[in-house]
Amino acid sequence: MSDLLERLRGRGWRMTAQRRVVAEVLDGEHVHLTADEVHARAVAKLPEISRATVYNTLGELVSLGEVLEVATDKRAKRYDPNAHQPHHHLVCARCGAIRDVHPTGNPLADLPDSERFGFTVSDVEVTYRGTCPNCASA
Amino acid sequence: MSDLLERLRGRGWRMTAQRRVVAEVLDGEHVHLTADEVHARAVAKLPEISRATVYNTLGELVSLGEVLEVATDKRAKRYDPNAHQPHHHLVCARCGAIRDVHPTGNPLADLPDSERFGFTVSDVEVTYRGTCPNCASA
DNA sequence: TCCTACAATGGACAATGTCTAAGTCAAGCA
DNA sequence: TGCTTGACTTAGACATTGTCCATTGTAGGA
Ligand SMILES: [Mn+2]
Ligand SMILES: [Mn+2]
Ligand SMILES: [Zn+2]
Ligand SMILES: [Zn+2]
Repeated sequence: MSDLLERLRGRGWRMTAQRRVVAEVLDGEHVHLTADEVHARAVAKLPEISRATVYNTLGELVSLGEVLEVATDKRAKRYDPNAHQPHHHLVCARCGAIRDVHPTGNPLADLPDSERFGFTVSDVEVTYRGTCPNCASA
Repeated sequence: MSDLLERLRGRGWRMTAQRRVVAEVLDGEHVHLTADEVHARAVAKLPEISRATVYNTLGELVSLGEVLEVATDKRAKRYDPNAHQPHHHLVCARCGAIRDVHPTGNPLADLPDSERFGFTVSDVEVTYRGTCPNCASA
C-alpha cells in the first residue's frame, strides 16, 4: 500500500492529499467498495474532498491497472484493489457480501474455438452467486 | 415466441397491448437489449407505451423466469429472452457486441469447498471478454 | 354490457456517473 | 526559499438509468 503510493509516485503520479486518501481507503484487506462508499470514507479523513475527485482518482487507478472495476451487483460499480492476484467473486444474493475466490482450472480453456466466433478472447470473469452463512441462518 | 405469450396467458398473466409488444420485442433471435432499447422498439409498434410500463413488464418477465437480467457491461442491465437454455456470454470490449456461448465443463465444480466460505452456491455467471472480428480488422 | 381489480401513464424523485469553468497547489527550478 | 505553471480539485449542472405514486384506463369475468 505504501507500496501502492510508491509505485504511483514512481510512475510520475502527482501526489496530492486527495489521492493519498483515496489510496489509503482502498488499502489493506480486500474490499469491494462503491465510489460513494470510497467517498464517504475519504471524507472522514479529508472532509473537503469532492465526489468528482473520487471518481477521477478511481478512474485513474483503474487505467493504471492498480484497481479493478467489478460489476457483481447490478447497481454501482465496485472498486477492487486486489488487482495483482487474479481471482473471481462469490456474492451473497441476499445481503450482497462479496468474497474473493480462486477456482481450480482455467475457464478460458473451457471455451472451445467453435464457441469463440472469431473473437480474440483475453479475459474471463466468473461470479458465483448463493447465500452466505449469515443470511442462511437468519 | 407465441410460445411465450401462451405460457404467460396460461399462468394467469393479464394480456394487454403493452405486454404483448414487449414480449414481441424480446422474441426471436437471441437479443440482449437494455430497457431503453426495448422501450424504443416497443414505441415503434405502440407509440404511447410508457417507460414505466416497459420497466414493470421486464421486471415481471424476470420474476416469472422468462427473461434473464445480465450485467455484461457496467452501464444498463440487459434483458435476455434466452432463459430456458443455460449459457454464458462473450463480449467485445470495444463495441459491446454480445454472443451467447456454451463452455464445456461445469464451473460450479471448479469451486472447491474450501473456497465456499460456508456459502450455499446456487449459480455461476461467466463473462468472456475480448475483441470481435469486426473490431479486430478495423 | 358492466364492474372492478389490475395495469398503464406521466412525471416527480432517486441513484449513479460525467463534465466544465474557475480556483488551487505540487513540484521543478532560479 | 520562493516563483511559475500545468496539472489537480471543486461545486454544481447535467446525463443516464431506474423507481415510485396518484390518476386514468381497461381486460376479462359476472
Ligand atoms: Mn476481489
Ligand atoms: Mn444470452
Ligand atoms: Zn448474505
Ligand atoms: Zn467489437
